[in-house]
Amino acid sequence: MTDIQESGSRTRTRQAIVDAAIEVLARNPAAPLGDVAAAANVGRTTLHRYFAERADLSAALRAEAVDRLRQATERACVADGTGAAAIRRLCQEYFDLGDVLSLIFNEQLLLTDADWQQTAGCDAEFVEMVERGHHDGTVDPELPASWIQSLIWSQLYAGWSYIGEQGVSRHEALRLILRSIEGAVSVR
Amino acid sequence: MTDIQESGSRTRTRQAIVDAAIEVLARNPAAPLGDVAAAANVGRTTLHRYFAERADLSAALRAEAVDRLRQATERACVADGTGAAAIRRLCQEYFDLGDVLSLIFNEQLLLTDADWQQTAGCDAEFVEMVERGHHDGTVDPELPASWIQSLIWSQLYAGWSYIGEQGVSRHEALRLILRSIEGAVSVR
DNA sequence: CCAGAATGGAACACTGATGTTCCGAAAAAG
DNA sequence: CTTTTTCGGAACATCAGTGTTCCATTCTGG
Repeated sequence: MTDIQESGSRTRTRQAIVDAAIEVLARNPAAPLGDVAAAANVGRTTLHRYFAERADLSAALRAEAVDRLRQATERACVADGTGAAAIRRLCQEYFDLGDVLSLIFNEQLLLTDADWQQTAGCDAEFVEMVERGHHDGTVDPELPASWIQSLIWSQLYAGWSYIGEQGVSRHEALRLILRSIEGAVSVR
Repeated sequence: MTDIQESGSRTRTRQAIVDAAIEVLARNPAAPLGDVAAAANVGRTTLHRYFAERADLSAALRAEAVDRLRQATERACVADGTGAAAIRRLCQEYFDLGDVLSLIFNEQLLLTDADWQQTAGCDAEFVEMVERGHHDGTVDPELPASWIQSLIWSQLYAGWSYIGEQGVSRHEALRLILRSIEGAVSVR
């Protein structure tokens, strides 16, 4: 928005707070702001200096999440290759979002339709990607795009939870996710 | 535990509170107890008379969830038929748990290992069911039982969310869930 | 109908999170 | 080194949820 004038110091502090917030609030959405400040190695006063109310921090988090989501979607090049291949790439990119994933999924920051459109990951591109898959025979036509969307999010979330519970490697979790999603969406 | 002596009236009131709590807390785990009391058509004082602290209500909820989970698992007869067929039946039964599903999944009441063993849905029977599927060729041997467990929970949760978001029927959501899970676990 | 059980509302104290103010210390900029 | 910016701690008021007590009312079984 307004990048007009912000000292390097302030920019770094602000980012440190946002990063810490993502980490802390992903694990406990109801965590006190004091915990966030502590995680950012910043006084609670300072946090309030940047984000007067909790809602302001949430807004910043939402913006950050939308931005990272948009970048990940771009990297996936959802317009290329078969539908199934594109879905696979998208999952790989989204997987790397890590904590941001939990934040979005937990709907702590429920993204509005307007937010989603900014990512271009849903509305236009996503639907187009799935329908391409429907036509090229790599995606089960019985499964609507919106359901596949839900599917991907829940599986990614399950994967990260699985890492925490079972102590498996990120790589192994991603392997399971991709294999499961591929099987779920492929034509039988 | 101690069913010893509880007037019919008290039993009904207690159950009404538990039912209301499941409904309210499934949607908002941090909901005030006043909301729960209101949903149960009961004074906040009365609620505290049955469950002195919030933790006491949570404990009752956990017990209720474990019980319903156990019943659903029993109905699924996970020991019968092929592995894939058993998984399908289990999903159908779990799907009907509705709000209880959200409660468990949101880990508001994180079930301990001891709780899980009571349901017999995880440890023994569940693993046995999956491994049977591994051997009879109906379940992908690449997917460990614990992952399939995660898969099922996340998909069921996604299904209920989907109903709320997209306004589809329960029946349609269950269809999508079953189709997706079947594809995800089946051998390629 | 009557006594005991069950309930609901009001009032209260307590707690933890929030948001604000103020001031001195530390850091960065010049 | 001096000025300006940035920061952190302490103190404070506020607020919402919690848990408790007390009492009047309603319900229920006998």
